Amino acid sequence: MEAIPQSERKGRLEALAPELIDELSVTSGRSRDLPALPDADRGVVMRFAPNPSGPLHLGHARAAILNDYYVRRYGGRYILRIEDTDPRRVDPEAYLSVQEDVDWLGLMITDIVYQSDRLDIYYRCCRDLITIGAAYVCTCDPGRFRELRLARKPCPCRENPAEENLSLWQKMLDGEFVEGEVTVRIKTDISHPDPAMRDFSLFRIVNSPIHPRTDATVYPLMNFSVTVDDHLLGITHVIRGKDHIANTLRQRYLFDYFGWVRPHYIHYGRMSISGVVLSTSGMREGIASGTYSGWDDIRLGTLRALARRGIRPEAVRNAMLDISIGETDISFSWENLYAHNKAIVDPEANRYFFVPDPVEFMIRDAPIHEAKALLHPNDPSRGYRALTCRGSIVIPRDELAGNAKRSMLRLKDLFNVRIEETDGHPVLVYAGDSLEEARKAKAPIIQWLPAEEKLPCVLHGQEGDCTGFCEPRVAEEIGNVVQFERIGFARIDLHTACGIEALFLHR
RNA sequence: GCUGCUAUAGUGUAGGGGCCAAUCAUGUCGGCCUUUCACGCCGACGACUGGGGUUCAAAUCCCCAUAGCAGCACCA
Repeated sequence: MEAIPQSERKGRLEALAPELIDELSVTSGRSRDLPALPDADRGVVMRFAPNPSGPLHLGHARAAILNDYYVRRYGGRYILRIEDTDPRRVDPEAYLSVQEDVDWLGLMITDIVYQSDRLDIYYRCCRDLITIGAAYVCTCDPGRFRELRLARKPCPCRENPAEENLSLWQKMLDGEFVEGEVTVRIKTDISHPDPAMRDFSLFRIVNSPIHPRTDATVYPLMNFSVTVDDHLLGITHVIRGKDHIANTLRQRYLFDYFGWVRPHYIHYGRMSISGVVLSTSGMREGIASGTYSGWDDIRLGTLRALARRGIRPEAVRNAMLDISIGETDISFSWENLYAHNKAIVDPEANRYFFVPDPVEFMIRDAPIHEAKALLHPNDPSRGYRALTCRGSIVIPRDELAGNAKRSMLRLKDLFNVRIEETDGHPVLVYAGDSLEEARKAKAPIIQWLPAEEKLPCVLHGQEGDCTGFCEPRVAEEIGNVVQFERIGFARIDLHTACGIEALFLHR
């Protein structure tokens, strides 16, 4: 199947099984293939490797979904690797929240690995490296080393014999050094044009805080643990952001020293995301100070915040696949995400009236009338909401405020009202049931609620809140996404003594 | 500053010498449908960063410029 180009598949399928064509377009949602991966035809082993410092956000989702896509496409294993080798950047609660977010995204994870379980493996590999003279224990002051590196000069420790390095390394493991005193460095090329490549660190000591999963004090730096694990876990392809390009180059030294075969690497470009807070530390501070209500505050870019607003994981997936793995820097488009989400949510969401900034009117000469508004216009079988008008209604204030020209309104699924003026105040007068007349008069068709049949409702948006009333039956939709007619989609979050709390999703 | 990566419509993307006066999606605008400014349908709008070069032929290859981004941690 994979050997057949996407462009030819539909044609071939048409010849073989025409009845499946419809299914093809329904299930795919999007049709374009991502670029093929080299050496992938016999399956792949890939990984998603977050640092457990907080819940996952949109930035993580890209890496997670891109890798997931290829594992599904080629078959193989998908390893969730928890990179918790920096005690300072480990939030104990994040082990759980990362798992929850991975589940929400629906990743096809086959294995889970915690790097904090593998410290002994890293220690052994480091010992090997020191033994062959590829790494040394450096006792220089970090500032001093930086100067030397910039001057392309080796530090004195570089010349120490392997035996001495091995005993220093053992002393590190025995706890005879404290944080900052020593580091293990790899021997690269001390005059490499990129200073970032010159004898970078492999291990360091961290005395505090205590790691939630281990009592170790010697920790590998990312480039070391990543290299060892990528090899030992048999990773075939690595897809990650281009902020890792330098790391890929650094890891190459390690692969070469160990004599290991490198995986294939793809570095996608930077993705800027506007409108939400993304940095884990920024979010944590905001939550601590009370600026944000929690990790799922609607102003944050965490997956749980998106979920709370009513974004579906499939929409996130489709948006990320649209973006693909290009090396160009891009800006994430909420519009495109919303379009994907709307495609999923629109057929499902029941319709309701929400009247923001309401004003109450007694309609003169109004007959008592029950409106039957469909729960979904494209699916009458779901039934309708019955709203009885006994004369008093609420409508949005700006339906009367702005356009003085309007002389008639159509209350949706009810009847027409004429706008008259008495003593400078608008008055609504019953003007018949004819939809035709309303159309002829170009009367806007607006949402409304019976004055005695309404629930207080706050619609929380990212830019601020909007208060008003909604239909009582919205209380049955807790947790669901509904469409407030003429306003947009919203997820019904809570029903409290004060009324409904709804979260605006998108138009 | 040094090292490296990238550059197609508002946004995302396809195209990797002739099939490109450039694909698809989204968006915007107009129309149709419709008792929502939703959905659906039809149509329109809108881009190859600039300059050199190679070539019969360049969005596509090369060089320079410009711009953006990344890395230069005992973080990941």
